[in-house]
Amino acid sequence: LPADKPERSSIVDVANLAGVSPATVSKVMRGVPSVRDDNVQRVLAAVKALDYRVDPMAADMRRAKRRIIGAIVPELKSEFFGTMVTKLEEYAELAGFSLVVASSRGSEEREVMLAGRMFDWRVSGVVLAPVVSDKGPACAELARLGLTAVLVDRVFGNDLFDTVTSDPTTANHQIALRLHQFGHRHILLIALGEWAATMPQRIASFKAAMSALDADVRVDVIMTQSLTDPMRAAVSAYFDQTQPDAVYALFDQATLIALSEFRRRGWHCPNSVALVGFDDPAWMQVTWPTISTVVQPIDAIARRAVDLLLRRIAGDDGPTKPYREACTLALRGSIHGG
Amino acid sequence: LPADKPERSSIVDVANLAGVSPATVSKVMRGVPSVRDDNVQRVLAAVKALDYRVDPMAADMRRAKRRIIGAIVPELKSEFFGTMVTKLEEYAELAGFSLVVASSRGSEEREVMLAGRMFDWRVSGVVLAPVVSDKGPACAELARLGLTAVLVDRVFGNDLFDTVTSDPTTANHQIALRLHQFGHRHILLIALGEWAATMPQRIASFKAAMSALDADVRVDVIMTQSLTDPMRAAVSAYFDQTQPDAVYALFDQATLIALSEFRRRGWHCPNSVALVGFDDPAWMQVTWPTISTVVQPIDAIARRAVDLLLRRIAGDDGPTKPYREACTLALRGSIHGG
DNA sequence: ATGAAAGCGCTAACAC
DNA sequence: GTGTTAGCGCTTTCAT
Repeated sequence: LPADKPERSSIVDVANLAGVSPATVSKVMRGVPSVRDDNVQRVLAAVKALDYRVDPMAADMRRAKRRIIGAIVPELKSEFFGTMVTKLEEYAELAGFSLVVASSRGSEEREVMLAGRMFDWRVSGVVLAPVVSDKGPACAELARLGLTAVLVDRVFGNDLFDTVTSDPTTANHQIALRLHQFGHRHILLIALGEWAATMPQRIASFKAAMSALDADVRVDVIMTQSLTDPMRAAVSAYFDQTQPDAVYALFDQATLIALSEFRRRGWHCPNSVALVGFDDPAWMQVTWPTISTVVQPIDAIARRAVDLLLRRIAGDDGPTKPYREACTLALRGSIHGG
Repeated sequence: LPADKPERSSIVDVANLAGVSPATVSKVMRGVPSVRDDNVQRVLAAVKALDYRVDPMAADMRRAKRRIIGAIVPELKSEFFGTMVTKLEEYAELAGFSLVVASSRGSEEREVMLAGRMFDWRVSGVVLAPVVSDKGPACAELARLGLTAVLVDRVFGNDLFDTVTSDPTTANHQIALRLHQFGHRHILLIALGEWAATMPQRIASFKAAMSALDADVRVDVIMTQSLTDPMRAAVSAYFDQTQPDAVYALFDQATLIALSEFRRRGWHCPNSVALVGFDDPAWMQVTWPTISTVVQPIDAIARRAVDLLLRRIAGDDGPTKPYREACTLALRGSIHGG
């Protein structure tokens, strides 16, 4: 790396120009009150004249941790994690931290590497959204390195770290109630095997809600391991056999697969079949009909995660706890009464 | 949280354990060959024993710049910028740099602030995707701070920095050709006023291609400033008046608005009306029909941006240049022959 | 209220 | 080859 062209002014330059010591400049920059007012003015003038800016890394050199929070997410292409990262950044900055984001790109190996990088960067804490679950190697690595961390999204609850995830229970209850109320007695759930940590719970929670309501309602489940052709084929094959009263797609892409299969068959939604989605990407409000969906509380998860992390950073060493933030239901055109 | 937070070992600890000087440890860590082999072994053993990791920030303390590249993007919710950031990260890491991402959240003010933060972090260079255009205040700030930078996406071409953006010309040519070939003589373009820098060019490029082919083809344009209701209302009103042969939606959401309006009217796509989209979010492959679309070369843009940036960082100070990476056409079910 | 001095963890110049 | 010495830009005692 070649040396830089423009001279960057340091605290010493400011001190010289202002005719004070670097220590005094430092105090002024940090707002320490015990500096004589005329000195404050001279320093401020010099700062302006030299266009001086504190180097936060160098400033943190002496402390053990830097004022940085790290975030590791499986990917950044989806609206879910994109929003999550945006919120984490927002809350971290509100607390005076910078957020450093890294994408593990679906690789647990890379996830471990990134945990190491966060350590190297001396972050104060890490928010990790694991690729698979909180039983993965990256969590172990974070613990081994002695990093402060909070785990989000695809997590169960963990004795190493606090965890935060969404809770579909209430929303599923509301859906079950509404679907039943409008006479739907045959419901298809579409799930994806990939998300080991979250899918089973979404399914179980809905089934529980529905069977508590009416044990005779038929609830079928289609679950494939991959999103692409096998999923569409499975759904299509199911529809060839039978037409359910309602479809509840447990991840966003499945919603569109279902909707398009309705169309192909000329089934009208919601009149001849109702549809409920999961997650709330922008496009769910521009389809026809618009999609009723279970919305994950991304903001609440991010806020809670940062809040917990800051507590731990501040020294809280109470027992770890799993937190669950309630999903909400967005009622739109794809179900009756929506 | 583990009770025994391991003390972080420094280069001095390793040196002491290995019975050598810190300088020797440093050489071993950086792979400098002029170290006696038995010393290399002892250092490596000590590194392993102490679980030592180099602190890259401290290591960069002495150099003017750190091995970091900054990225500033308008938002992270969309698949476009999510993918962009992922690619930038990939190419930056390939070159031995870390990527630090920040979202300006649609605010030019915040964008300026983030430019300052990149300076503070002593990044080697910045990839900026401006909220509005390369005429904005953030670009000026980057220049004022003497930062090395490359501008991407919503840019025209700039004498301060290299710019990289997508070029829809070829793809538009192909679309025009194909639509014309299948007898479409009345085409509706749907655009959004928000993206000041890119929309006019998409429109102009398609109009040029089409009129070169056949001056008599009718090309209408609907453009609103906001994405929500006004857009849908405008499209709906247009369709109430007349049914075009084809619709070309110049941003992804408009595609779904158009498709849903077709449905509402019972227009069959592509038989009674063809549809072409812009950008290639995952959902375009699970609609029915699947959507033919002009795909922005995100990978090429990211690769080019990082490549240019690295050149500039290495000291290239030739005249700045605007680069354009060609969009491609994804042919799918929503147009004839797709 | 202020400044001299001693680091933080590391690298680089220069002796040995 | 290796260790010694000086920093990088800043903060933080601790005298004054």
